[in-house]
Amino acid sequence: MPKAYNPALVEGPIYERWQRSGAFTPEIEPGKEPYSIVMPPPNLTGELHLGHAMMDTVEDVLIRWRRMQGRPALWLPGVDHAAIAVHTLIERQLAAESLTRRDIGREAFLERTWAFVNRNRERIFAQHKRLGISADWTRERFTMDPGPALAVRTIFKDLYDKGLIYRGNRLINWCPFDQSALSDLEVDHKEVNSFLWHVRYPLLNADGSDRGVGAGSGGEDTTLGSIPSALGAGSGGEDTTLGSIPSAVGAGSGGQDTTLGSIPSAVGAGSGGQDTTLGSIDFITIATTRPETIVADTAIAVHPEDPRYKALLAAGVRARVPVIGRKIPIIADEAVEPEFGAGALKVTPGHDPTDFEIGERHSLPTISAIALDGTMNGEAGPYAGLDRFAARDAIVADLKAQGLLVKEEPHTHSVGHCDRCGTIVEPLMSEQWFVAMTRVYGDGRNGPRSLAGDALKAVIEGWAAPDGTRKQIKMVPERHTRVYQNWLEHIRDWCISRQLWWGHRIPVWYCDACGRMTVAIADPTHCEHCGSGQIRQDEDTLDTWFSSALWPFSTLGWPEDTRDLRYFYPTSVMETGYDIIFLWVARMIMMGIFALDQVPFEWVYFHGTVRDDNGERMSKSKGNGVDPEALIERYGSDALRFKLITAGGTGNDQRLEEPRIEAARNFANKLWNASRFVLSYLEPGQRIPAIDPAARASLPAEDRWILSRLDRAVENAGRLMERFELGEAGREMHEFVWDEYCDWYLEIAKVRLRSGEEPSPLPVLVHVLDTALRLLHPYMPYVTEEIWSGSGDLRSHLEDEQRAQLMTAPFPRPTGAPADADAERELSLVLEIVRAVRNLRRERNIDAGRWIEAYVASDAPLSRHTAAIEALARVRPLHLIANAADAPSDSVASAVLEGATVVLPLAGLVDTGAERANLEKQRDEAQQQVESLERQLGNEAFTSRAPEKVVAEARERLEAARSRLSAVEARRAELG
RNA sequence: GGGCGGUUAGCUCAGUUGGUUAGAGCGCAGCGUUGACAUCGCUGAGGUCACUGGUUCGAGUCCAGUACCGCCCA
Repeated sequence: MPKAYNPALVEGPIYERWQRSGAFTPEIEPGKEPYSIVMPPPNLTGELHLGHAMMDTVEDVLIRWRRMQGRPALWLPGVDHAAIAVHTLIERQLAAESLTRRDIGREAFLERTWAFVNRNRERIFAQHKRLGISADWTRERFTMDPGPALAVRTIFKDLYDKGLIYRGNRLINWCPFDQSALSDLEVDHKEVNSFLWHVRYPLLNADGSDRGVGAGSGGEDTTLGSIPSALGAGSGGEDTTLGSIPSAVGAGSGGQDTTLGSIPSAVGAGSGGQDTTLGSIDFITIATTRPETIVADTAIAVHPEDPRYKALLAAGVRARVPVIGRKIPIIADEAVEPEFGAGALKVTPGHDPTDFEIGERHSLPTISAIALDGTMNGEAGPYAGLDRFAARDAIVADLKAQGLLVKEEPHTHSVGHCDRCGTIVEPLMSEQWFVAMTRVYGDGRNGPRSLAGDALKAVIEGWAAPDGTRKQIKMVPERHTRVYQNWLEHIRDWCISRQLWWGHRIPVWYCDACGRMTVAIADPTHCEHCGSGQIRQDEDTLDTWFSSALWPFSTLGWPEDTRDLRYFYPTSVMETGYDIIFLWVARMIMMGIFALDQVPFEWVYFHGTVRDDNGERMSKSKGNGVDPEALIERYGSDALRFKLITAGGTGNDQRLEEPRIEAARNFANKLWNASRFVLSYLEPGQRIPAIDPAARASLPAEDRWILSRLDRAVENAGRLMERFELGEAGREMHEFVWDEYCDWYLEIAKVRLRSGEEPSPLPVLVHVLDTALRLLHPYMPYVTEEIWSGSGDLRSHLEDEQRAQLMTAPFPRPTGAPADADAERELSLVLEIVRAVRNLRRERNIDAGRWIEAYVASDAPLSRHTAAIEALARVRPLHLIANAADAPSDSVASAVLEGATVVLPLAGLVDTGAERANLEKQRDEAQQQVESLERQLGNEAFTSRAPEKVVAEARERLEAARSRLSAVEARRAELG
């Protein structure tokens, strides 16, 4: 074996071997409980990133672990067709050739797309394979394959037939760049610095004429023209005069001229007589962040309890929309926040979701003034044809010119952006397809059903399957269940149609003869209503997430009743990032229950995000992404995997931290070298007998100690893994291998190996190494496999081990043996003694390499460990004595431990003063310890209320501390 | 506005049923290279576990509040 582990040399060949062995493909064994994970399908267009690396690692750890435990373990990989991403990519290619998709037509467009897809499908997984992932490539699926496509059509029709998919003209999120509708979840809300424009809407008399000064004649221009003078603002636009109006309105102190002066008294009155005071209000002021939508206003809303507007409401006056002149009502709605702006809200049902709801409540007309390409349409009157943002500027300018702009106030607010392309999303009315989330559609064993209600039930109380079993989906970390619940309780219908060509085409046909729809799984040839052959398929495709929602079962063959489906569904774990809990996880739960009446998985494990070293999310646009393949080249796959798993808490975000990947690489090398050492003692062909559990009691203490520690490590790691505490389990393994096996056991074993004494430690060395390799294999598959069945070939020395590779060798199981308390106590004293000597050498500046004489006084059985203590502490001769008083006290350095006193004679090297100070320090420590324990045990409340075990432990500790204290005092007394 | 987190060593983070003197990796200081490993060994320094109050025999851990930071949803 080479002196250092070189991942670059071994990873490729080992992966090849694994794959050739067929062990990635599970056998269906009806008697055994299967374990299955369906991989979140990577996006076709994407490159491998650290999120994938994290996903691959966690899932591979779980799968390898369960496979080694003997479960038929299926990890099913696949690729996502990423409709919008691929679609726009192809469109960009076309644009480079000065073409559009319309130029070449749907068929040619799809041909190009498929060519791209077929080129990319393999590339993406070639990258993932570098992480060593043991997925079943024979079952690889693509969301656009015939199987998953059939699943899409089948469930679409079923949902439609049950009334859960419907078509409607509703307000949706529109991306003007992608030219498609989006669901709510594909809209990113980002804070944007903009303005809040306060705009005056003239109020109207009952006859429709403006109430404002000069309003009588009716014409907009003259009315508007007269306002500035009425305000007294003169030429002023945005100046202080304007800025002061709102406060003037509330304050009631006199204004400059009669018109303005009369407003406060009216509005501020509130409780006053409505009609008479109303007589002098001429405007109502609203605040808006989107002036371009003014042209589509159909009402003004105020809060019903707002005293400022009660009079207005009672009078039933209407207002006139600036710049366009439409007459609109003033309505009362609870949704208005009186504190925001002046407390009046312009209502634009055609371009704002909240306003849309208000509009529905009040039966307001809905006006669409913005076209699909983001420009203003005919409804916008003079602004028609302008881009929506140009129209905003134009309208603001006109308002200003007309004196209707009260103020322009800097304002930060949340604006929806397309999560794919970043374009500002436009809410607008459009005819689209939706999935009804809360509609009740009959009932069954689990009560009245709805998609969202069932998905909630499965997580909160569990879902009863037809076979009578009840499964509750559990999320890790558990906090996500609350997030999930919160979302489902406020869910809205899901817009699933997209105006794209790439994707699953909506299986609906419209009849030109009778105008009705045919929804079918197989392409129909005629209308199911009138029989006409004049039918056209819907042009649109489905949201990519619609097919993703079926992934846990469409990949297993549904709607066919396949062996895979029967055996592997429900799957065991869904492992993914918490950022797609709604987008994907919730929808899989809905669709899984809908299609199969069973939950799609029992566990959901959410991994955290890998951030850069500054804690920022990595992204293409920020350019701070790190290529996992580069990291693998530098440190090896195992190192990256081990770091990703062990660096943080379960499901928490973590930073990249290269030094930590380096540390993980060093760990792989440590394991490699420990193995190299052990293997160097084995002759070719030598078989090492397994450790006979019955004979363990007769082994030397250090053997029993390391076996006891190993038992504990196996037990702890296993228990932690069962609870998805993969990081903690990995850290446990790391500690055992490095700190206990390498640092101590191996060093003690060396002494025995060199002396050739019997029994040889080799069986234990080999057994512990073998067990450690098995434990670590799911975390570090390459280096462990290479040691076990590759160039190290530990396997050939293991009695009864016929397996070809570690990958399919059994995972260690707890022996069930209780901790070997005697061996642990004995060894921990040996270790303490060695540490004490090393410590004293350092304190007294004695060369680490120099052999010195030592006395150890103890009544513990240490004689067996003389050679080990000598070698590890570099002391010789070592005098084991019963009584510390028999050790020299002049010119010595000593340490008093619990259970032993260590004395190093340092003839002439040390002054008594230093030793005195040293002992006094130790005495103070011991004194403190004793006092603290005495205090605790002196507390009657503690001894009577704490568990017996805790009290007993405290007593033992007190006794040990007392004896140490008296030993220190004795040493101190001898010094004088 | 609603919800969910975080605040522990110089840095990045662990610490799941409340129970020894709170840990790791990196960094820092010092010593060490004759056979597993310098991708290493040994020793050490370094923390009033954000703050306030409460529950408890006992709180980093449970509860309430405060401050600051972050994320998600609207």
